[in-house]
Amino acid sequence: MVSIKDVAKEAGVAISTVSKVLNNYPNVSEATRKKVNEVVEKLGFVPNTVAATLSSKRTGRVALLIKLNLSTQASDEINMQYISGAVHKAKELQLDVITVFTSMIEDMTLDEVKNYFRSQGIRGIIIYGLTTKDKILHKLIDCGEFKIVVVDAPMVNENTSSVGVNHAKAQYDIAKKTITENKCKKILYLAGDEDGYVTAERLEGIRKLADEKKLKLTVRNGKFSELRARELTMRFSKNNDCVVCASDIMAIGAMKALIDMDIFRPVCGFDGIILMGYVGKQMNTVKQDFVEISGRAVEELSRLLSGEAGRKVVMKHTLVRIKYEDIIV
Amino acid sequence: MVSIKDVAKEAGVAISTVSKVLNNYPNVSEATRKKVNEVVEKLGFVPNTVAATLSSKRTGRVALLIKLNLSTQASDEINMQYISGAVHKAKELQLDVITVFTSMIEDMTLDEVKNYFRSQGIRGIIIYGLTTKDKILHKLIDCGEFKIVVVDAPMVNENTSSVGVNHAKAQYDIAKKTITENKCKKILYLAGDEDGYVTAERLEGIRKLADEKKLKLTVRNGKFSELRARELTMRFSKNNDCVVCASDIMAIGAMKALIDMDIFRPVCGFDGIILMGYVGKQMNTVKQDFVEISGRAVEELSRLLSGEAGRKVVMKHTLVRIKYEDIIV
DNA sequence: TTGTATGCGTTATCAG
DNA sequence: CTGATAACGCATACAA
Repeated sequence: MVSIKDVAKEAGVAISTVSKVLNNYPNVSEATRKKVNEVVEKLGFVPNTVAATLSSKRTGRVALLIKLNLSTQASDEINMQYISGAVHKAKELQLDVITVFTSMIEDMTLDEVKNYFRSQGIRGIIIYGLTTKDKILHKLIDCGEFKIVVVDAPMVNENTSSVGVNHAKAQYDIAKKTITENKCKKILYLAGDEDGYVTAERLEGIRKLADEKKLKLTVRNGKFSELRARELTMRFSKNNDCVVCASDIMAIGAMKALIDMDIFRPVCGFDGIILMGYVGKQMNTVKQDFVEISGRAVEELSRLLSGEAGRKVVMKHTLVRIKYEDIIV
Repeated sequence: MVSIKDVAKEAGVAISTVSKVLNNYPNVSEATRKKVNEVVEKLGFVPNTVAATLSSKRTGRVALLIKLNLSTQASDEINMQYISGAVHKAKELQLDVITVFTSMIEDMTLDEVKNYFRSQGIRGIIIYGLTTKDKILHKLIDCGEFKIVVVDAPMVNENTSSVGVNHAKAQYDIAKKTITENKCKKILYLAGDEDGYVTAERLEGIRKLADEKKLKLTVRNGKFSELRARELTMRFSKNNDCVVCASDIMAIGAMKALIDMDIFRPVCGFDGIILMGYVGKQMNTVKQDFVEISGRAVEELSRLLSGEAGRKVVMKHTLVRIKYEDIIV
């Protein structure tokens, strides 16, 4: 294995000098910098992240904390994009990432969780899909020992950033598009689980729209469940002329229910997953670029790791219409 | 951070003794072993895997090498289960895992790939979905520097194990079930991409069945593509009374084509993904437990890492029938 | 059976 | 601007 020592010897400089070049330290002459880089290239040297992590306080590892919903694979699609986006960006930024599932820490105490992350050399964590019920995770955020980025939750402080789209606006936009296209007046809104932070935000969006357009709004808690969306649609869609859902998975449940009931109502969802194309009817939905969101979360974590303060990062969303022809490959 | 040093001090023994207890070395008296374990418990000590990896030659890290098909999310579901199964088992076995996508190494030379893995402290790799076209990966397997487990490919040598179901038998079983239930005589078989190792194995299974039952067998290369399966079904299903597909995603394409053509043919797939439930018609398929397969791959890698020789591990499959009611939650 | 000492490949702190 | 050298936390050969 070619190490920093080999590079130093070959370039005729000290190990520490090589390290400085590698880490873009300021106090290095252009000449030596150039020479070292040449040798690095020539020897095909790649810094050992394990050693770097052990030695440095900055160069920590990063954990992706992912929630697994075994039964629904809508989340698989999203999680896969989260992981992919993060891993690729991490490679670009020379960060070392490990994937952790909430199920692995769910019956640990705060101290155990901390010890676990410490033992893995973790200094930064990206939390996807935090809910108000995740007590331990909230404590983890508050304890201040780790730099944390929460995706789709509003936490922001010195060590914590939040990344996500503007859910209120996105919900407003997609619903407005849908009701305008179909001239709807009475909306059945299937909200997400009340523990989720995005639920309230999206609700705010639909409420604003209903207010502005003087629409009749019926809100029901669909809990992000396809089955529940199906049941609620069967019960309440007759008296409404449109079903707005806080997630694609609920939109699918609603649409399949409508098909079974043999009545038509425009349905719109939220997320932009490919599964939408398999339902047989086109639907409007909000498309989030999960790969980009996750990549941005890694960048943000990198910022935090280098000492900067937490902040809120808003990502953009787009409105799309998904049908089978679009997704088949 | 509580380190091995703290444990040693508290227990009144040397660091090396603690290390020996931790790694289950034989030459430690029961008394000190007990005392050390008590202190470990009391202090909530968790060994630092980063330091262990750096120090030891045995305790390497493990990489999951995953192929990403951006456009089809059937693979998302499978990959997610692969990752989840591996990560959970790795935690159990105290192995350190990182996730790597083939896209991250696709334009690297063999040396670059090796350096990359070396720099990450990787000593073992699990390769999912290897094809005959992956030249660099084959060289990586042959070079002998890393312990490797291939999932669904027949490579076996001193440093390499293979893990997967018996694809020939599974294909045979599911097709037999389907033709028996429907009294079919003429099979349209949509095979997978010819680069995939499983393609030939599954083909062998269906050929054997056709021979045994004196069936007319039409084989077409569906390339694991939903769109291609759709086209082939449109063209060839009229003259056959059954469509057997080498993957669920092709089965979905075939079934949707049949629905659009408004004719009925029994269709069976291979994999057991949830997406099957969204097509509107029930289908037979082979269910693979990807979580378990991946977990087993990690166990196998752990064996290799501890010096044992490679071998072939055959996992079991089941035959299932998937419909919407089963998958909605 | 236990302890001591050295090294793994970096980063970081000081002198020079 | 550059170079010794001490950490980082653990494993292990060797000495006791």
